[in-house]
Amino acid sequence: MDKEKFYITTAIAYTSKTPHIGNTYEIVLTDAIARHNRFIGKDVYFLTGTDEHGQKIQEIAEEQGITPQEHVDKIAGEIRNIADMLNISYDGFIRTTDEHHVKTVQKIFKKLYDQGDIYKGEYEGWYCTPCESFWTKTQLKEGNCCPDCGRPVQKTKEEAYFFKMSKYQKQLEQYIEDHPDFIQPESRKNEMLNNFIKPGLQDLCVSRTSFTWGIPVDFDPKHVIYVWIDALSNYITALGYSVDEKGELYKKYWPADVHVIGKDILRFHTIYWPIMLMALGEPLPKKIFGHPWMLFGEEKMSKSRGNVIYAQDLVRHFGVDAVRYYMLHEMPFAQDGTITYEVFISRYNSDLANTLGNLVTRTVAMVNKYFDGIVPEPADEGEFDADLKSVAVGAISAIEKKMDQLRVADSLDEIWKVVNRANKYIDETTPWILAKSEDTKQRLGTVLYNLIESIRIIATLLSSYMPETSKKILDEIGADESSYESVKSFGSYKPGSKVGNADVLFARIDTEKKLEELEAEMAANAEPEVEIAPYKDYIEFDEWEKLDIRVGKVLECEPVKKSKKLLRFTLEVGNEKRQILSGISQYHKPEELIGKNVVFIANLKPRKMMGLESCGMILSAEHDGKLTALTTINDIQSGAEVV
RNA sequence: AGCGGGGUAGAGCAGUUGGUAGCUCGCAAGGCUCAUAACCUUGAGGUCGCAGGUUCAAGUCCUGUCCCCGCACCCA
Repeated sequence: MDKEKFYITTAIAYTSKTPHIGNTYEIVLTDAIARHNRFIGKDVYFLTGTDEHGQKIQEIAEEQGITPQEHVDKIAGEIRNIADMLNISYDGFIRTTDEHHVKTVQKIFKKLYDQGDIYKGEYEGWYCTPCESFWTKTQLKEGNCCPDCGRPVQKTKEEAYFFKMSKYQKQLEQYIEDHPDFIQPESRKNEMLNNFIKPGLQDLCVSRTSFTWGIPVDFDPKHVIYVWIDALSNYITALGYSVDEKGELYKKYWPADVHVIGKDILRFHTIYWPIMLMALGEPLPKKIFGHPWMLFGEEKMSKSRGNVIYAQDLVRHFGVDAVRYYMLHEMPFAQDGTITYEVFISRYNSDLANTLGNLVTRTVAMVNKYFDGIVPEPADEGEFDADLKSVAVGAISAIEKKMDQLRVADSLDEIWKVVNRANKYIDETTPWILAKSEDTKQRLGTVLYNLIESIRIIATLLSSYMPETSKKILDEIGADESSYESVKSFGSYKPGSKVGNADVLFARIDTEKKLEELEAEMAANAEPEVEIAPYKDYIEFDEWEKLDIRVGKVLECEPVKKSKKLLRFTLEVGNEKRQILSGISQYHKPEELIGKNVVFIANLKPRKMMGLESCGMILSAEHDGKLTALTTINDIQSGAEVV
């Protein structure tokens, strides 16, 4: 009988810059799931890769004076190195610049166009020829005039391709209802259904003409295929899928069993992707898992704060498997998790050094001490043996249940139950007392055999999560059996094997010392040179004169209800009052602004936000996530012009 | 009344179909010495956000209410 297949993917990583530890979490999580399924006998294909197109990459490359291709080659290389460093067992690594991918995406686009799912339309906008600018309808002045120069605008000349999402809406809704496990975790399902699908899907713009670093539409080359069709298709093009020829891997592995992705791109994977597949007439993936994020303490990671944690640094300090362990064990299933050095070291010391490492060391040390390093034959079962065995043997089925639900952290707990049980067993059986008399030597041998076999089971089970440690332990105890079958029963370890020297597996870390070291390193890595936003192009004096900038006195200021960012201001401007909304509530408390002078653009076209009208724009200075509103040095009559 | 999730020991979290409230770390006491000052046992510590209700019985169901978070509209 053929092995059951299992196709699992991560999202492809965007190659704009080197990923930090949060970005790395996803691939480690996926790796554990992939390895586990391989372990239990499935035929696994694990795909990861890089997303290498887009405007942002084009811009970054330009800034650095290199070609986009050179840039993505470099970053893709880094990403792959990180994956390799972390022992990621991927079977395929796709890059969206791969030739097969590019060609296939073009064919997919063409096919969808030919069958009418993609149509050429107009980007919702109006074009002002003299100004060479696009405007959306809401930006226009009365009578469809350019807000810049006041001249009439033409309905858009910017053409674009659109995907008819609405056509598949009902079908998608039905699919999601019929497959309650399709979107994980559950809460996300409702989010998608209620926020997007049920209110009605908008047609999706799937091409751009504003940049060139992307896959061209082959029958209309000034258009570049915009991110979703390009990026999402990777899951099938990597398997050799094409429109006319599906390929062996594709036939074997599609549909995907799990797409593991960040919660932020759930929408694209649960709506656009299934619809694309429906349009192509291909089956839908079985499960989409939107994992939570890994945050650094309370703070956002930022280069200038010097608190970015990179996987490489963690690995250098703590080792690959400690990093894998932390990510796999400390992240909650559906809520964002955090990583701090304090917690990391604490988990390292208690779980890895004390509980697991020490169990191996002390057991091996006893085999050396009492049996010259040769694991003895077990004899008759004694007290406590049955319980130890049942815990050890029972672990695998518990783990399989948890892993089926993608509960990786819980699976590790199941392994640690065995570790704890084994530690307790030593206390119960007191080998050091048994060693004192020749009469109890046989019992001693049995006890040590049971411990070694328990450790063998533990190490075998660990292989999906901490492959390097798993192998080290198996070597240390001289085990040659580490199969799935062998952990279902007790006794696969062959007596007579030689154990190692009881080397320390995870050396305890001196918390204070290590923290000092890490802090010093972080301080050294903080970038001292200040990076400011690039300057814009020169403008003419008369362009400057078009701006009407004024001083206003804040009479009232309050948060806009339900809004995360907006503050509603009432300004005194001469004898008038004016309402302006400004998205700065993250940075300023309303009460600290009342009575202050602020500077605002008075002739910016009014616009409604969150149901309120905003007549102008309050000026603020912003740098690196910090922001402060502008004010005047001395008091001055409100309404005063800024010149 | 936008949609959804959550508020449980000092911290981080579990709590399935309602029936004595659990886990890990931390803390305290004891045990042990094979081991990485590790390991084992026991203990202290919780009005399960708040207020009502259903029930013989509610963390678990219902209503109201207060916070926190995610998503959406939203930084002009």
